[in-house]
This record gives sequence, structure tokens and C-alpha cells, in this order.
Amino acid sequence: MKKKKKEVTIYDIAEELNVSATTVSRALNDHFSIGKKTTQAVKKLAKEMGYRPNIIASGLRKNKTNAIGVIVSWINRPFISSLISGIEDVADKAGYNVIISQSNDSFEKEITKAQTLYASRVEGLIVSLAMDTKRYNHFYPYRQNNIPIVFVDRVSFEMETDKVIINNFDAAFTATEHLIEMGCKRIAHFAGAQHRNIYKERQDGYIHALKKHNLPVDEQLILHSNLSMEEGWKGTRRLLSLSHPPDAIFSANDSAAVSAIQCAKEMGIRIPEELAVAGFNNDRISSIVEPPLTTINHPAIDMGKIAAQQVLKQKKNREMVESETVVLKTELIIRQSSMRNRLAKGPASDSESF
Amino acid sequence: MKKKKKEVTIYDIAEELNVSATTVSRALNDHFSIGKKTTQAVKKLAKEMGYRPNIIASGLRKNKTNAIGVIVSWINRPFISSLISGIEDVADKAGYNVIISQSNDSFEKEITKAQTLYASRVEGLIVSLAMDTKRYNHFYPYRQNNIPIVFVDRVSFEMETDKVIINNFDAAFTATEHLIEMGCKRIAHFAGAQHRNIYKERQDGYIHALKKHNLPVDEQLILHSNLSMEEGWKGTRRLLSLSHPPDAIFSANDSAAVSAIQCAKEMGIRIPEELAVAGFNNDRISSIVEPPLTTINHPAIDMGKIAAQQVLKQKKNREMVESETVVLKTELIIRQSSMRNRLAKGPASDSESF
DNA sequence: TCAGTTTACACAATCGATTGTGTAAAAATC
DNA sequence: GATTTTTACACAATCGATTGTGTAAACTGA
Repeated sequence: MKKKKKEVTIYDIAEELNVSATTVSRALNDHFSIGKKTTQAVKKLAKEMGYRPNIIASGLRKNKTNAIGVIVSWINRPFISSLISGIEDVADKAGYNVIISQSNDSFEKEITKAQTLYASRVEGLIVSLAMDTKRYNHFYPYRQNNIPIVFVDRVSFEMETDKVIINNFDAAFTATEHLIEMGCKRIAHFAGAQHRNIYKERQDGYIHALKKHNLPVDEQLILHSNLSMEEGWKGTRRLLSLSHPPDAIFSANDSAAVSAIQCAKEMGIRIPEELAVAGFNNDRISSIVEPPLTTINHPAIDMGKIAAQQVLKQKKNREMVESETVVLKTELIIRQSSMRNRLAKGPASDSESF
Repeated sequence: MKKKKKEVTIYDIAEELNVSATTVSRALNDHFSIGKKTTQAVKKLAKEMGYRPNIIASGLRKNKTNAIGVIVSWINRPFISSLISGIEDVADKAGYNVIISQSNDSFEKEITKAQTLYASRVEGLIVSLAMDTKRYNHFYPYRQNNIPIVFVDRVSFEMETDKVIINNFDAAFTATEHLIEMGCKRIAHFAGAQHRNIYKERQDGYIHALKKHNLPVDEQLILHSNLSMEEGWKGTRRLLSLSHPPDAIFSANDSAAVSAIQCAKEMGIRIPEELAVAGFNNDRISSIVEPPLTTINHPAIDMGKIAAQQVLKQKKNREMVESETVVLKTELIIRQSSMRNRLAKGPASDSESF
């Protein structure tokens, strides 16, 4: 009873036209060896019969899937979703599909997803590493098969791959120095897991700024956490109840920074007069919170685009270039949460126009 | 010079073991007709040789791609990215890959993407329609080929497909009625494009609430736009400069609602005393803005999960069920932007716990 | 007009796995 | 021990497109 509506193949077209399947295939691909009239006729009939090329068959022959795999922690995060948006944009224009998968920041899941995508024969892989990934064996099969791998944002320098990153050290340094210039003397830091490059680098940048300006580095003021809103809240409470509380917080992300602002306000601390705050990422919430949060703009979409371009590039250059690392620019977005110094730029509406 | 590192196939394994490729294939799939010892030996050698099944070849034979396509407006939007997260979760567990593509809210792009995914032979399609999509021919090929289609959130009732939606009418009605209960008499509405179901339904729900409570429907107070922050700002300015300005705004999304709050505050209007505001979506910004925004919680992740499940279900039931529509529950999250009535619930920390 | 060239197409192998059918050898049955 | 049944595997076709090679027919030029 099942309608076995078989799909139209080049053989069906060939038969109808009394030519060979070869001819049909070549006609559809505008091969020079097929006559104009034949080519036209084939294309016309193909359309009429509702033919769609079987890319599975074609893929088998040509050993292609036209797919790029992407592994990220969570898709529904502002930075990540923008990253993916950039990837999709470039990949699509080059005729590639983007297969997404989330590691949920779990090392084990990352392994599984990497294997799945490998089995799916993606032609390239873009990865933003899970929080606790420290070993990289799961990427070796890609390496052995010459499948391009590009690390983005959360990368590892233990593996020789293309990378697309920002200069976290400089960005953190700039943000911290900005706080110092605003007159802050005792700057705390909300830090992330130190085995993940980005958080390590941000912390290093922060420390470097302190040292450069001869400020003491007080371990008490460096709080490690997962940088969630809850942790930001708790951390702020702890900091503000110190006998000698900080006069500023530089947070490694915006979520915790926003929480810090909220918590401090609830405790009756004035921002930025009594506590200046700076974050990292330029998430949407950073411009909504009051006062608006000074932060580092992270070019997420561009990072995605460039990562995709790297994959495509690697598919050509293979043996030419060993590996390439692209470092994108960030910018410090100064908003009111840090503007203690009235000598600083004007009342700053809201814009990113600094 | 190129390393033609050919990949290991079942033939290679077969030769090594002096059995047929058939046997290898069946052993790898635990076919009952293959002896235990042979099966073990095959699997062992396969692993040793670094064999990976060629799913392209397998797919050709079985006519499968194990891919589900997703078309959305923009990936980097809070609601959408959560939706995708849900889809990926379910699809992955069922052994499917998720291919994403963005229409950028353009009808033409949606058509292209639909065609691309069709050519890629996705086994199911999940779509949240572009803003201005009014015709649906681009989905017919799927229909003709019995490829499951599921519409999510932004759907069309002109097409008989599975759908996963919320009751926008009720949600909008509830939000509006809440404003009325808070004592608002003149409620404005930020509406979206009326040819897109969700915005139409929200407006209808809004109007219905007014009528039910014998409040006049003033066309002057219904502003149509793309609901961006800019439009929210402009709309608020316009409304507040009316000779008889509104005492509340119900916005069809959170972005515009948040802008309304910001704009009103800048104009020296007190929220919620002089202007109550309610939004829609429960984006993160809604809980960050001050005062926190009353809004409708939209179960994005669940919608994604269910949509994926619908696809999987359709692949079985095909001829059993014509189509199914799942309507998910929403909830009104009451926050301070609308709490004018001190008889209402307590000072409400921030939580979604209402 | 005839050798040489070009044009336009067909043949058949190939990509790697799957699967219906066939068949020896081993095991079970009486 | 002869026969039936089961076990364990091989053969060969198939999925649909691609591609190197071969070859008629049409065309070119002297």
C-alpha cells in the first residue's frame, strides 16, 4: 500500500531522452563535451521531472559531505550564538552546511560529539573547548585524516591547530588599567577556571596591570568561580564584607559583573563612586544594567566568520601552512559603571562609540 | 607527493581476515548469522585498523542522511538560540545531526535555505518562519517527499504541518488584563507585523482584554514596528507626548519594552506609577532592567525539544496522523515594572517564582 | 576527396556498504 | 548412519552519480 514514489534519477532522465546516464550527469554539470541542445534538453526535462541530484551518491563518489561541524559549550549563550551565526554565514556562502553540537561544557560530551561528527565525516571542525577539557586525543582522528580543525576563543596551545582568538591578556590589562586610571586602588577580580586559556589570560592581564602601576596583588581579592550570576552575587557580598573592601571589581565576564552591580546596590554601595565595575563580553545585559557596565567588546560574529574561513582555507593549503592563529581586536567600552573620574569623557549616552 | 592515505574499508578488513565483505558488514552490525568468534575478530581488527564506517556509502544504500534541518531568522537571539539548543539535545540523542541555517528574516533567503536543505536531503525540517513569509511553495517538495516539517513559534495555519506554539492570544490577554488589574486604564501596545501569526495573536489578545474590561481601543495607542530597541524608544517618545498619554504599555517583545522603560525614565516618568510596562519573552535583559520587567515566559528550550520529537515521531507515523499541533504553556512573570497596586503580591525579589 | 581533427556521446568501472538468496559444513534428530 | 535442521558465511546486485577511456559521426583543410 505504501506509495513507493521513487525519486527521479539521472537514469530515468537518460532513458526518457535516449541518451546515457553519463551524458545526463555531464549535461547537468555543464561539461564541455556535451552538446548545447542535449544539455538544454536534459536540464529542461530534469526540472520537469522534479529531479534532485542525489548528493549522497555524489558524495560517495567524490568523498564529500559538504558539512562543517561545530562544537560549543552551549548554543544559547550570547557570545556563542553570535559565533555560530558568523560561521553559518560564511559556510553557507561557500556551499557548506553547518552541523552544531553542544558539549554542555562537559569533557566527556565533547569527546562524544567529536566522535559523532567524525563519524559523520564533516569536512572541517570548529571548536570552542569545554570548560574542563585538558586532553585532546579526541581530535587526533581529524588530524590523521587531514580534516581541518579550528579552535575559537577557548583554545589550547598544546595542540597545533588554526586558532581564532582575541588578546585576552591585553583586553584584561586595558580594562584593569582603565579602572586604575579612574582612581581605583584596590581592584578585585572575578576569575574563571585557570586551566581554560581565556580566564587564565584575563587574570594575568589583570595582575600585570596592577604590577605595572605598583599596586599590590592581593590573593584575597581574586575570586575563582564559574562566573555565573549567583557566583557574582556571592562573590560581591564576600568582597564587600572584607575589613578592607575593594574599590573596584574587574570581572572576567558580564554576567558576574552585572550581578556585582546589583548586589552592591542592594547593599547600599554606590556605583561607581564606592565601587567601580568592569566586565567582559559586551553582552546585551551590560548596556541595560544600571549604571551601564564598562566592558570589553568581543567580536563574536567576526570570530565565527573567520573561523569558517580558516576551515575553507585549510582545505586548500593543507600542506602549505602548518597552522595559523588569528588574533582579533577588542575594544574597551567605557560606560558609567566605571566612570568615577569626572575628568574622563563626558556623560556618555550609551553608545559603543568610544 | 600527496599522501593518499586511503581509508580503511570493510574490504580491507575482509581481506585481512579472509572472509567476505558481507561478513564484515554483518559482524559490525551484530547480525545474528555471523558467528561469535568471527564477529569478535572483525570488531577487534576494525578497531586496530582505525576503521570508520562510511556513512555516505551506508546512507546511499539506506537512503539516509541522519540530518535534521533547521531554519530560523537569526541564531543569535535569545529565544532562537534556546530553541536550537533544545532541538540539538533531542536530535543528538536520537542519532541525528542538526543543520542550522538562518533566513535573516528574509523571505527570499528562507526559500534558498529551504532548497539547500532539501538538496542536502535532510530527513526533517524545523522552521520558524521569516518575518514576511506569506507563501509556502518552497516547502512543497518536502511535502511531496514525505519529509516531516514542523513549524515552531512563528507558524502558518495555511499549511497543514505539525506545529509547536504557545497560546499568544491568551498570554497577551493575561498580560494586558494584569495591567488592567493594576489599575491601568489607558494601555498602549507595541505590536509587530500583523501578517506574522504571533504578533497578530498578541495584538488580538491585547484588544480582547481591553474589550472585556470595557476599555476603549484607541488606534493611536497601537504602534506597529519591528519591535527593535530603537523603535521601542521612538514609540515611547511618541506615546508620552500625546495630549492624553497612556498609563501603560504592553509590548510584544522585551527589547522594545526595555527601551520603553529606559526612555520613560529619561523623560522623568516614573515606572510603574506613571507608566506600567509589560513585555514578552522573558529575555535576560527583562530581569536586569530597572525596574525589572513584567513579561511572559516563553518555554524556548522545550519548544525546541518538542519540535525535534515531532520530527522523529512523524518519521514513524507518516500515514497515521495528518498533523499535530502542540501548544505549550506560558506564564506571566510579574515584576516591578507593572506593580502599581500595593495590594498585589509583596515586594517581589526578582525571581520567576510567581 | 581523403587523412586529420573535433564534436558528442556511450561503456564500464568505481565509490563503500547493504541485503536477498544460495550453499557448504556442522549439528541435531530419530 | 541417513536425513533434516541449523549455523556461518559467500555471491552478486544494488543504491545514484562520476569519470577515464573509447569511438562513431561530423567537420576541417589542402
